[in-house]
Amino acid sequence: MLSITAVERDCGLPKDTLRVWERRYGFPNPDRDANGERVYPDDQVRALRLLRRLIDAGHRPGKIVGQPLEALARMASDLHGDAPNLAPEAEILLSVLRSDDAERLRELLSGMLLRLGLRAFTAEIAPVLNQAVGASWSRGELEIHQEHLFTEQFKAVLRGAINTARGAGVGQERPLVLLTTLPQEPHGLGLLMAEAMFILAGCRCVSLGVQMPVGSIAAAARAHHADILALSFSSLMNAAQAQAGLAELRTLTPAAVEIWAGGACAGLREREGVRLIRALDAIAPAVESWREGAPEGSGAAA
Amino acid sequence: MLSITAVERDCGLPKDTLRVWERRYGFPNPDRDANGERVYPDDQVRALRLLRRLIDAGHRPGKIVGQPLEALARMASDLHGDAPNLAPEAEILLSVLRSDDAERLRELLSGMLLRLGLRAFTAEIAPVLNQAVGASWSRGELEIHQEHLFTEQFKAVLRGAINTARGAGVGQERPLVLLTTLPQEPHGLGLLMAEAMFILAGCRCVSLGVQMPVGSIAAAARAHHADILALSFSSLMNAAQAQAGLAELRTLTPAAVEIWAGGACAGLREREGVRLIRALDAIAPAVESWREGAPEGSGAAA
DNA sequence: AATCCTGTTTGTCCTAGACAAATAGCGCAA
DNA sequence: TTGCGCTATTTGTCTAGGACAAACAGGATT
Repeated sequence: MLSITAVERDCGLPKDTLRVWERRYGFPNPDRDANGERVYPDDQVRALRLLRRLIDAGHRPGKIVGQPLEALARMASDLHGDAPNLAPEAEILLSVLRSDDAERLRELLSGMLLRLGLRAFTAEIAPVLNQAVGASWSRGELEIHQEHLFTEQFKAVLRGAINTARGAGVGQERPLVLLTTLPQEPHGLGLLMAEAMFILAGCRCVSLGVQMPVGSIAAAARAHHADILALSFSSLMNAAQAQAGLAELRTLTPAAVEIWAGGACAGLREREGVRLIRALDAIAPAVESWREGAPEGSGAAA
Repeated sequence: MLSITAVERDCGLPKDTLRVWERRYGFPNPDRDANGERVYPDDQVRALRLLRRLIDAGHRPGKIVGQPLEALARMASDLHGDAPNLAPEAEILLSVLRSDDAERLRELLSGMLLRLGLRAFTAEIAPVLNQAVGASWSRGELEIHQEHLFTEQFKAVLRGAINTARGAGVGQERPLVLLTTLPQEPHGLGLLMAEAMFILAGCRCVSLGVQMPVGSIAAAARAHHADILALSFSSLMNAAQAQAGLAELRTLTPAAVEIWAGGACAGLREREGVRLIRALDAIAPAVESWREGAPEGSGAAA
């Protein structure tokens, strides 16, 4: 039983939207507390979470809001391709996660990194693992704390690898890449993966962490004489907000600074002045082509 | 010029609050676009940001909303104690930050770490640096992106040191410590510093990252057979919320699991079943005393 | 098959009123 | 003086329904 504020947090649907759906579609249909305020039962919250995912994936609210929970669940499982022929690595990972063994998780991840090398680990295995964990979580097979544990350990391992690479002198050349996310995006994992790929491509990277106000991103781009502004968008991010943020950022940033956007966010589209990088493996060639096209001696050259 | 949604994002003030302040205090006083919608000028946004900080620090809206920007700036600088007899390290740090030189910042921080060692760096210098950056930022001497850069680099350096220590086999013994923050606390720096201190005390640490729902924290404590639950509270966190969250956590967690709370949050108080760790240097002795008092062979012993 | 046009859908904004929880201020007792 | 209990005020968040622009779907036309 959750309040409207709690539902907004947990499902990512604004209060206004929750109210207008109730008015228009008759769903959700929350109870009221002694005070006349909305109180959402658990099963409606579950349905709302599914609705959020389905809409982000392209379904239209009018068609699906109000459908019974089972129908929604069926559509959601169709989304991920319901034949989860998981990579063997993902199978192992999930079983370790479910056993709550932090030690083995750490060994598993750093073992994969060592065996595969940073590029293959980041570009090939990491997305698979992430998606498997996300899918498993949304199916209710993982606890919240297990998902958090994965994220933390993964970040630690990747951060370690990046530090090592930098210590070895990798990542000194142009372009100078500034990495961050928009204020709506608290997820820092994609950012770290992108940083790894840019470092491997020899780029100087400056990460500003997550959730930077748009104005500050532009200010940072000027201050650092950045060549490229790399923005990361997770699958949980609303595509419309992402587009709006990118558009605003583009108007505030000098034209000489390229804006590259990437991540698992469905519905992210190419746009005037914003380059869309669809996969991590596309980073290296994109950097190459930047180097070919870039005028010498301008920008970040100190 | 920002929309009400953008101001909500950037200042952390809900739309409802922005509208009701306008109605009650006559501030903010946004322009309207062709469509009748609120458009907030830059200086009002700046004032709103200061207001947010001042209110979090205990000022009451009725007294300060509507005051001119200069008065607000003065109050904000009074907040942190305006006699900033900064440590020389902090002076250097601030000047590097203001020069937007990521490379030198990285060298500065890892140089300090190498020279001082992990314990002195974490417990003695880090809090000073943090406070200096926070104070300088609230005085408007630092840009948002400079503060973000500091946080990121600091995290990277500390994470690297923790990885190294773990690689050297430090931190294998009990107590098993689970580290996290409450949902209202997005700041992960204090958590990382605490992890460093626990590792130095030889504890096995499992970090779950920030913003864990209270119920999931309790579930994690059971799943991992944790001995100690360590919660971190930054100075930006509301003390009342912190107390409420700790109380709820205490009721949900087995009595055998100790709850330790720490951080820069003013107004955090000792409480039945919750141990308050006031400084990072208090962690090591606290762990010692736990070891003396703990019954052998129970809990996390696998 | 691509492009234009039109009607519908949809999210977000608006106003203004209400109320509970948090806080301040006061009076009184130890 | 300090501590405690009471009342008045302050403050954030909820409520309602109306409005409108941007996004979208689907048919008609090139």
